[in-house]
Amino acid sequence: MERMPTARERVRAEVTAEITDAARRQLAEVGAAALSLRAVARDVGLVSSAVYRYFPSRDDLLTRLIIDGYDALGAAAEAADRPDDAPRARWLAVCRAVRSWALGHPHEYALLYGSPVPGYAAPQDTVPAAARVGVVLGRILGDAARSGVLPEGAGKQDTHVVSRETAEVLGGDHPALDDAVRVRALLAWSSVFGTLSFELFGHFVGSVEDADRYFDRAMTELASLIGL
Amino acid sequence: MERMPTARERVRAEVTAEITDAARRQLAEVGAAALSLRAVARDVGLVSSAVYRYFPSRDDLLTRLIIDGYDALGAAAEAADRPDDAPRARWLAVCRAVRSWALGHPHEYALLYGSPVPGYAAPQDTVPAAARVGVVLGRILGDAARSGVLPEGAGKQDTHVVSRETAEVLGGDHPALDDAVRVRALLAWSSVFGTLSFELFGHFVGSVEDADRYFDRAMTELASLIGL
DNA sequence: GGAACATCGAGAGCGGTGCTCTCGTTCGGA
DNA sequence: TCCGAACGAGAGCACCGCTCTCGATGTTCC
Repeated sequence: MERMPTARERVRAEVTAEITDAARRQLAEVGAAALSLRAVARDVGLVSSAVYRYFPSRDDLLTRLIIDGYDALGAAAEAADRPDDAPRARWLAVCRAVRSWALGHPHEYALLYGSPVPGYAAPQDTVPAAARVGVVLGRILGDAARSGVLPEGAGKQDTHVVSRETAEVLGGDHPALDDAVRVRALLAWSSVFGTLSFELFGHFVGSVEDADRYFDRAMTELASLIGL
Repeated sequence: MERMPTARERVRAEVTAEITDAARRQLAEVGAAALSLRAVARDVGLVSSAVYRYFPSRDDLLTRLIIDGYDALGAAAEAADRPDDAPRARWLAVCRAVRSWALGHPHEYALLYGSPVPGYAAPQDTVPAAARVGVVLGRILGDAARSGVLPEGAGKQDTHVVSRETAEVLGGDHPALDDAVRVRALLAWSSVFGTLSFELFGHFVGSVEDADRYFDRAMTELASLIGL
């Protein structure tokens, strides 16, 4: 039973999209901290109180932008992955795509990976979108293991620190994928964003001369670290 | 010619300290985004406009807190370094100290290493304070090189991407310290904070079971990466 | 010591913010 | 057709950063 959307529902969806579009525009211009719900309302020709019919608070609007940002970044990472290439080439390509997106959307990147704006606990609905980049990197690792590129694990089984679900994402079960490799993969994952955050937030100013080249070399080191 | 500070200068210094103390307290409680100059003023028993006699704007007050934060973190790192220990032990000890400070001052950490709050360009006066942690890590690397722990460089000299000044901080000139090592050191440096940011900002939720153990193992991997 | 000057705190005020409430209007299902 | 839900506008509240003016107080020079 496909119910036809009523005219009211349709226009509601349209207005919601207009609001998020305007918010995204303002986010790109002035950043999340200075994003004003009233300015967004003015932008779409509404009075501020009317926006509350669509988003219960400014933070909910921001949450919407966070999810959209994770999705856009995840899509960029997925599009950059060439499953037929060698693992190391795939890794580097995905890292470059992530960086390219981050450089093109600095304020959005800061919203995703900078200080959390709402009172710490990240809303639960952001989780699936946030995981997409990690899934891409995990798939590369898993493919590398199954194609025999990864060296066999040392056998020395440490107590595990990586959760079962995340282990599943990081290539699943394979002799070459023990907990030590997973720790290195998690480390590499966070290091990609650590590198990007340092670059975007200015911590490399005065240290790194050629940001493009540095990034490539750093990501190559990370690839070696996880065995790609 | 030591000029005695006048009574006015003395009380001015006191009031300034009271303001920064109150601001630090509020920062620890509600975070930088919600830090209100008016609330700080109320806290010290002043009217809001009076605070502007001491700080020209809210951002300048925040800049003061940023510098203090970098200094506190740097001091913690310096205090944790035991120059007589083995390089790997020193590295791990400093990393742990940095993490310990970060966990104890999450909002301050977010202010330092999260999204930059003022319009992107970090004030120049924060640079020396911000460098202190890097200096400690660089000293460990340099000591390791001079004591012969580091493997000799491969000789293959890539074009350099690390600035001259930073190379100086990262142990200075030594055969074991080529540009490749410096890139790895920079990578390790940013990875420490990438790891911490992921932990503090919640990106590891659901992935890492035992945060303490994960951190130690990740930092050990980084030590291996740079040859310690 | 007293006058000229700089510094300071208080208060009022401006434009902005997030958010709430009320009040007509309009649309949709019964 | 009618009744209720959804909607936009408007007024208003408490708060924010910041500016200005105005007395009071400390400092310095004659």
